[in-house]
Amino acid sequence: MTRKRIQIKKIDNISSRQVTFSKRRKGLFKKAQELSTLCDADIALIVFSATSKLFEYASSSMHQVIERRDSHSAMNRLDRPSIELQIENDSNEILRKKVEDKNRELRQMNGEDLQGLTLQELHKLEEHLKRGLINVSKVKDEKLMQEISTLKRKGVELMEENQRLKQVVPSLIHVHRQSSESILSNSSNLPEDGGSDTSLKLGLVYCNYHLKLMCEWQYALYIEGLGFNLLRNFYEDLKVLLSRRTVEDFRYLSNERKFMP
Amino acid sequence: MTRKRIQIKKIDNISSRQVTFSKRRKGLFKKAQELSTLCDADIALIVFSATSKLFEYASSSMHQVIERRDSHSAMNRLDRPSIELQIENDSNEILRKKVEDKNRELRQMNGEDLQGLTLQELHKLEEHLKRGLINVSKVKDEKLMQEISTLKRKGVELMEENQRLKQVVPSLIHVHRQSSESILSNSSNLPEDGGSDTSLKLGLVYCNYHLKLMCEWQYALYIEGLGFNLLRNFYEDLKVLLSRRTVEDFRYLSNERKFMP
DNA sequence: AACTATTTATAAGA
DNA sequence: TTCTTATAAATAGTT
Repeated sequence: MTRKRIQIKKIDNISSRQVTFSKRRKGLFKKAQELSTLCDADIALIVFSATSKLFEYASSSMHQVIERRDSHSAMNRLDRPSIELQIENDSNEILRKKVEDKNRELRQMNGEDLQGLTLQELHKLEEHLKRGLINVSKVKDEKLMQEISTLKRKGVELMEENQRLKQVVPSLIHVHRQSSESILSNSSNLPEDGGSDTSLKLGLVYCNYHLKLMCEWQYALYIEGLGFNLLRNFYEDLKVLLSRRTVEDFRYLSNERKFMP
Repeated sequence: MTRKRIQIKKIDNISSRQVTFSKRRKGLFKKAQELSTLCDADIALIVFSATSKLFEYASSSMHQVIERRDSHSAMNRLDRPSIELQIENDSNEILRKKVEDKNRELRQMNGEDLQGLTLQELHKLEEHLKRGLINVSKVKDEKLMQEISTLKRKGVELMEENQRLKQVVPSLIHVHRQSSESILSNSSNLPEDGGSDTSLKLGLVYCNYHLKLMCEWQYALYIEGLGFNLLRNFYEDLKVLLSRRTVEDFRYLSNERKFMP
């Protein structure tokens, strides 16, 4: 389909036929795979080249798709398997039916494939979904609160550590000065380490200040019973902030400050 | 492959998934047919939609291609005789796993078995459920409105019939009087039948009056955009009312009136 | 195998 | 479902 339009008839030239076979086969298999993925289809594709070489693709398993096709017509009479049967009979066919049933159920919970349902069934499904949603939301929010608690605790710990560090800053500055002096007489790189340690403290103070503000804000939001959406946004911010709180990032923050005028 | 590049992953939206399935399936089958013609290949293509609808193409015959494939792998089996069997046995295992997966998914949509999930997964599940709930509610409410329309139409029809019946009441009363007179000279039970016919008319009038009121009320609710819960309650009432509107129940209603002081 | 001019397929919208 | 259209993808012929 390019450079020139071609007729769809057997390609005479053998080598170009082989090349085309190779190219188009690849394309066909790709398309089959895409269709299967995009639309949740179960696909089997068997290709024999003119030289009887076999190529095949199956989205699940070749055997399964072929079986499924075989039984597609003859399989209308299968009753709903009772519990006893389910236990004793685990034939492939029944398992496959089960998968199909579950899939339909999942689709229906997704709001698809509902045309066959009665009003009552729809109502039941709706209630089912509501219950599920409530349960999931509950667990999610519990987890959310738990994570927030953890973050708050971490914040407090960091602030405490910060306090402790602050108290040793004077002695560090002292060391720093000593090192600065020694650089004049020596080629040691200690002064630089000392310097970033100091500004690391400054970075911590800076960061902790914001963290404290955010904790307070978050707490206020929580107390006032505002919606979780707002809280969630805050939580994301807080997480980003805390995720930066590795030693490297503190150094980075410190360096930022260092290079500021 | 147009307007916009798409990700090759399951399409969320149901209807666009169906449309895409339809289009791409057509494309895939065309490509398969072209490859077969151009390169003299023997091709079989089996496609099951998500809803288990079967589509297939075979350049020669499906059976032949499958047989050919079977014998092809049988030849390879000479080298490794157990592979084919292994695959078949595994397929049971795979199916069992699939069922288990689907079951877990269903339980999780029910709000159970959530402890292993991350916050993000929970959030995704929550959104999924919300979407499902919205879809199901939509379909259910459509069905609800449809049923209400049907009921309204039936109500109108009944009222019209009632009008017609009303117009023949005078002559019926006439017949009734004639029968009443004949009972004095005869042991016929015609008078009782005539009597309940008359009060049947009265029952109809009574019933239709309420029906009309309810129809108006319901319409007002709908117009004012009030919640469906209210409408649903009304609807249940209306259904109960109409379900009684068999000839027997009219007689019952009529008799009730008869025995009232 | 790569390239690329074209043809085809198709996503989105009606 | 089918049509249209802008654009992405596939690929025929060439190197």
